[in-house]
Amino acid sequence: MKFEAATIKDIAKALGLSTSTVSRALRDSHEISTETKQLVLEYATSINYRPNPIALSLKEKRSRSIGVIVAEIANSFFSQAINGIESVAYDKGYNVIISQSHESYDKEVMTLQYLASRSIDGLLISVSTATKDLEHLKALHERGFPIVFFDRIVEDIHTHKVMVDNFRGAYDATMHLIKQGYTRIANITNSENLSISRERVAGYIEALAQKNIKPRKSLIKYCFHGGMLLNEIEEAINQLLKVRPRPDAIFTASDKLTTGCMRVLKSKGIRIPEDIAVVGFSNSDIIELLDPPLTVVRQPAYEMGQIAMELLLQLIESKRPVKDFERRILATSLIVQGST
Amino acid sequence: MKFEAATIKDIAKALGLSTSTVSRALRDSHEISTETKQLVLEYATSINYRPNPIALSLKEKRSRSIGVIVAEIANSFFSQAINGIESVAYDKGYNVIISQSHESYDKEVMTLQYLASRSIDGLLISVSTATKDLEHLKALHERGFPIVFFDRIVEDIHTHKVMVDNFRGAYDATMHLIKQGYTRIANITNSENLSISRERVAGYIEALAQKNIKPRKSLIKYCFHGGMLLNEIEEAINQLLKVRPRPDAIFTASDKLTTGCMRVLKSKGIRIPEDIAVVGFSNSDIIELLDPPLTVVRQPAYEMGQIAMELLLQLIESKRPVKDFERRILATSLIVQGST
DNA sequence: TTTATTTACGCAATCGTTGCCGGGAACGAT
DNA sequence: ATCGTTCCCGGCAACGATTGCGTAAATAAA
Repeated sequence: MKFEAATIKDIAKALGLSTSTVSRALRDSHEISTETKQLVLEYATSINYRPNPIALSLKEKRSRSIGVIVAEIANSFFSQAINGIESVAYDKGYNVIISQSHESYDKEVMTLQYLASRSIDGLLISVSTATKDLEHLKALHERGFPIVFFDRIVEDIHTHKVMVDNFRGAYDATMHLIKQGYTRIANITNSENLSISRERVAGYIEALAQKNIKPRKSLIKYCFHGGMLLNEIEEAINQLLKVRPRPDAIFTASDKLTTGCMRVLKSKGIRIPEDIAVVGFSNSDIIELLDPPLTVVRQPAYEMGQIAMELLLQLIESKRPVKDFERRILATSLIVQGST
Repeated sequence: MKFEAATIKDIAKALGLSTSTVSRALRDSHEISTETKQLVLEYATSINYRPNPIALSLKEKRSRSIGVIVAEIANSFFSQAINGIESVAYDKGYNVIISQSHESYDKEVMTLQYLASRSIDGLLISVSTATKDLEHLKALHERGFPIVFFDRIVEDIHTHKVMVDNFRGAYDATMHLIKQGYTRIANITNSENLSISRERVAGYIEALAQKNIKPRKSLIKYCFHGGMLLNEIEEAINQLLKVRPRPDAIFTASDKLTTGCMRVLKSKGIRIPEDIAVVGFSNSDIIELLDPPLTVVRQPAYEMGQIAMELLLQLIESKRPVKDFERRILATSLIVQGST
């Protein structure tokens, strides 16, 4: 089953003109007489002619589409960020191709190869928790391929980056817990590969330090798969529950970890916040419907997406290689509810 | 800033061969000697040659990418369906371009035009609640463009369709409420434009009828924007609360309406299920974390996506126009929890 | 030795579009 | 009458890859 669209040749043949004349008429060139222009334009609209973008891409060496790689779209933070990306992209006539790494390094590499094989003009990526080796990204970047990182950035690669103040977000969350009277505060975070994990841990430690609470290694749990596997979180919590004195609060450093943590605590019959308080990074829009309503650190995901897309367009449309790279840092907001 | 990839010409020039020889060598043609093949293959891998998909698309008149239009990706049902779509598409070497209608008819039409002109090989669509006029889809369909509908299908257009047994899902949910002792059961559903709305209302009415409960028009509320506007839901609930005797349960017929309804009830201080029970369609993966844990009708979203994609591939890859169209109907499952 | 066949490759067209060059016709200026 | 312009338009090449056809050289068959 095929679908044949009208081409410039069809118009030329029907009107007894050459393709170049038709092309110029459609682009309103001054070299074409008003009558011919009108003739061509009328016929074109009558057969609903649309230029073939593939032919244009081949000629102009750009596809007007960009690739986005995130961990998964079934995640409030990422789907909101994608909305921001899309809003800018469509404004500028760009197409967005979304791919998911599902927090797998192999999948990230494969999907990147696929995207980069030439059909996209640039890439927006938030790397997977499992990503430690950066060769797949470095290789592309060194060949001049436009890349912008958002949220889970890569420090080693020199390009535009958009993120939140992770240190501050974690600091605020932890400080909030301390001020509520909690002192034995655990931290469940993503893989140590991610700079955002390290920054969030640093913010957590700084808050403790300021209140003269000694951070304990046994209270910091890294999840290599970012909570894609629920038993990873369960294992972390089991270990935390064995620590004496038992932690009285948990700070979770991502959307997936936050809900995963709640799920595990609930299945164990541990009450929030009576037994253990919870505060976490989350962009879910139904946190106030949870039991209990969750105190969360929220990221401006939509704005991050918009900014990342704008920066990528700067790279793509710049005539000369860009040397000055931006590092945009947005603020998080702490939304206090019943879980603390 | 540009990014130049190696072409078949570069290989030909470097090796002193013609482009046709290189092309054939890469495709392992029998017309090329073993030595030449090896030479070409080695050099190609050494410079990391990848065929330009755009040039291929132009020649083969197909882009190996398909379009998906859903209301919004920040919705559990749709993001799960997209995962299913992707899993099949990826397997078959197809690219997926996702667009959102945000439940707006105009946006749906625009994005459809855009996709169609971007030379996609086929379309998967779950129409917006606001879609009543179908000309944009009919026009494409009549020109032989492959389209498969999923979830929110369109009865008037004759092609493959994938959906759940909406009647049964609604019937089960309503019957569950009745068996729990509720008798004044309201129904909040999507726009009447959608066949799934009508089917779900019919299932709701049938359950009532079987238990000799007379359905009341005042208890059925249609939301034209599908709950994209919270005040649409609020207005519906306000009206329901004025009905005497006051309804003691609400059956909500979509993900967005379900969480929206809970949000409104909560803001009004109405307790669930003591004041009003709630059961709704939802594919959220955190329903058991809600307050109260929600009784829901769940759709096999991932499978729906997979099947829809498979059917679309059938259409795309069929040599002759397809006449026999399938109508796949999957089962829903009722997950009973504390909200009823 | 001559003819037929195979081997191994190049040429050119093709997909849809645009840019560059060239050229005929009409016109005014000399 | 000749030259120079301007106006309008057509032809050709190119983007990257594939493919039918042609063909020179090598080999086999006569």
